[in-house]
Amino acid sequence: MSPRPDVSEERKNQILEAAIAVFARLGFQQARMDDIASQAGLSKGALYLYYKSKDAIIATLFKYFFTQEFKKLQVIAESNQQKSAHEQLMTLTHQLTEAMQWMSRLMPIAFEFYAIAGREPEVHQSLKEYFKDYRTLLAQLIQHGIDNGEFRVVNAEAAAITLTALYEGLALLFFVDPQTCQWKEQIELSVQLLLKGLEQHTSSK
Amino acid sequence: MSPRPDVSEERKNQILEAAIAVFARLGFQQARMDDIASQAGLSKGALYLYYKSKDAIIATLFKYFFTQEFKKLQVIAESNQQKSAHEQLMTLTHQLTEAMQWMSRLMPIAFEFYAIAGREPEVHQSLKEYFKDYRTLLAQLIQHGIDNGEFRVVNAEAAAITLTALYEGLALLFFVDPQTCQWKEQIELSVQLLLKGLEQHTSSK
Amino acid sequence: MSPRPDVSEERKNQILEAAIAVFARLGFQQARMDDIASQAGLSKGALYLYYKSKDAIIATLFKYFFTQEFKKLQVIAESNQQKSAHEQLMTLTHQLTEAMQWMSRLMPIAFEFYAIAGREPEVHQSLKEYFKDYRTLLAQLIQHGIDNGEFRVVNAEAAAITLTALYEGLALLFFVDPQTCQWKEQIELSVQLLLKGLEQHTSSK
Amino acid sequence: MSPRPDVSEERKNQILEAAIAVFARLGFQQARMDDIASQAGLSKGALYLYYKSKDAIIATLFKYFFTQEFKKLQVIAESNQQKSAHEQLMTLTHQLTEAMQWMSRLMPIAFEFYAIAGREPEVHQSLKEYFKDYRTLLAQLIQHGIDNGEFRVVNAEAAAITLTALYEGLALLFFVDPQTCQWKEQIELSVQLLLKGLEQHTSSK
DNA sequence: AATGAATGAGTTTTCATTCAT
DNA sequence: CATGAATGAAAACTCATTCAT
Repeated sequence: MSPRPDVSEERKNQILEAAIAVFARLGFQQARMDDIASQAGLSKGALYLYYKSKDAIIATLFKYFFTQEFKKLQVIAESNQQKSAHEQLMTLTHQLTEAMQWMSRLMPIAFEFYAIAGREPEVHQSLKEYFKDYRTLLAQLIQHGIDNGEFRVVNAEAAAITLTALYEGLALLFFVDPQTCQWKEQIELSVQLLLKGLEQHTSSK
Repeated sequence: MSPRPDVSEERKNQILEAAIAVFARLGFQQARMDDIASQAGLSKGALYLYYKSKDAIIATLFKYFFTQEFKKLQVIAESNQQKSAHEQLMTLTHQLTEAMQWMSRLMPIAFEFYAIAGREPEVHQSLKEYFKDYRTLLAQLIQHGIDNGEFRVVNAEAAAITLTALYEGLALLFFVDPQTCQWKEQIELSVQLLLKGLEQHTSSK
Repeated sequence: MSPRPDVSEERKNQILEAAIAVFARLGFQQARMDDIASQAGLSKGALYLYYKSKDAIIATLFKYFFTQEFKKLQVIAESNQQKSAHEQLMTLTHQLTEAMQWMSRLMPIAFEFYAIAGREPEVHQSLKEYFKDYRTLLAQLIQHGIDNGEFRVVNAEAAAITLTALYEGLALLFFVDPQTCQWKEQIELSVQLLLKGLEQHTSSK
Repeated sequence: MSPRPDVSEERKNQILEAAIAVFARLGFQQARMDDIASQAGLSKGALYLYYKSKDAIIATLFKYFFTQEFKKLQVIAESNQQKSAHEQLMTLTHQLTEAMQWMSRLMPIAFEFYAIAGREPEVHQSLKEYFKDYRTLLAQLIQHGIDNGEFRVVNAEAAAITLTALYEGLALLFFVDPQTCQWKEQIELSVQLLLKGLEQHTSSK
């Protein structure tokens, strides 16, 4: 019942959004606290009221980043449980494709996190968990496909790893060269190629 | 047999090797010239005799990095031209797997380059070309498989993109979590899954 | 009456004054930013809040230096317009003599600027303009003397150059050896000698 | 009877000449030992065989510089002892004018020495002596003119100071702006103006 | 005597962080 | 809460000097 609603959460997000914009543009080290402050429309001092340090911003950003990412995936997966595995996976693929343009802006940040993972155990651990969740979710979908006879009997976990890798790799290639081809079609084609490898071919002539 | 052989080339490599070690450990920005110097067993001043700046070291490293990488690939590809497309691609895959442990040490560097590509047009351009060469080489192998009936008639270029993405994605996943599974088997399995999607299934029953 | 008055102008002057003191004592290159900072009673970082670089301080100092110098001259000249040319020039001379002790502290800085003028076109240009203004002002006084019959009909511009040179040369000699003679008398004598050369000698007995 | 004549003196001069060229172009601090070495066509190490340090080169240059300068003056003065004082002084003036173009290249060095004089007692002392010698020589000529009735009875020393100052000032003005006028004529005119102030005007009508 | 590779102390500049207002 | 002036530690880079050859 505070007369002033907590502005703290709002400010924290405001700063985080600013940080994303600045980090994507300049990278973690190159970005100065001044840049983030002015992007957020706040003073430099204000940043320190909400975050202990630049590293704290990066750490928070990291959590926000990969948590958000995975939640989106989860939502998509859960909202399509009645469809066939093939359909579910293709829907997932479509949705990721839709998000790709937007994500590519954030990819430099993701790459920096990957790079940091090599030297920061905490970041490393979190990334591991992120990919594990990702993998588990896909493995469930694939296992569903195996169970209902859509797919051959393969190691669902291994197939999920394959699909995760394909998604990540395609995102990288898209980031590096958005003009090289029609990515919407390319991604769909790539995933279908993989699914073809997964599927039964009893009637494949 | 000159009294003082030119040490310039030697020193440049010595410094580059040191830089690789230090950059992989600390990242580009965190690494100080002093770190590279002491890793190279030289003084800071000596570094500047051979490289104009820290950025010059990074730039040279970049060229060295991706050029070397692609050359290795090319050598492998060329030394197996008599085999079937499937065999050639699997051999390639094996070789990459072998190199993976060693490469993973360099992956933080690669990720930093990817991140930088988002803001440095030159780096961006070079990466584009690197992936293009990669893609072209794989496309040739795949086209070869299509031509001799091993593979279905698909867009070789698109399939090559898929395979490139798979390689890159698997490398990322391996880097983040080398313990998650038997990567040697996993990678082979992933690629075979993809090849299965490519192959003819006339008698697959 | 704002709670925080703008200290920017104040700081800039504070730094400039400190720089003058330090530069006069140590020279431009020998003076470290630390020296200027501690002379100004500020931290090194604070210097960079108000001046982009050491060179920027020097550049500002340069403008300040020669602009101030000329303004003083101008004020003196304008405040004596009713007197005879001889009197005006002698008044000017007196005033410069008064300022000499103070100026000699700054002469090392002036000399460095002269030295720099040989390699920095901008400094060169500004010095040219400074001397031109100086010369023009003196030429007007001299022309006035010619017009009212005090002086012989000579090229006023050339005479002004001569007087400027005499002033500058005397300042140099005073700087190098303040003890060599009674400079107050010497300067007056020198200028009178020159004026004697300018004056009519119709009744010179 | 050494088979190899002492190359030491030659080398020292070689280095000094190179130093003059480089210092004139870049200034004392900006000039690097490498610059002097390559200008001299020697290795950097060789410089240290002949001069203990950069400062030693500057110190030697200083002596060389002002000694040479004064010797020239002396030679000119001595070779004209039969002429009238006016003629002698004008001849001196002509000769200095002839040397001016060449000297202006060295003026940045002179100015740096003047600047240094403010903080280096040794340099200060030497400059004092240089100007004293200069003044004494001119005073003798002027005294000669007074004695033979060419000049009015003035303080010869003071007049010499005036003339020295005029020379120095004109050199400065010429250095800063060689285009401003016909310096050959200007200098002659300036000195004549001064001499006019010195001369008897009994019959000036 | 001569070389030039190597050194490392010293300097400018940057910027995360603090704190008086 | 908010500000932004001030700090000072840290890092890139320079260059006079040394010394093994």
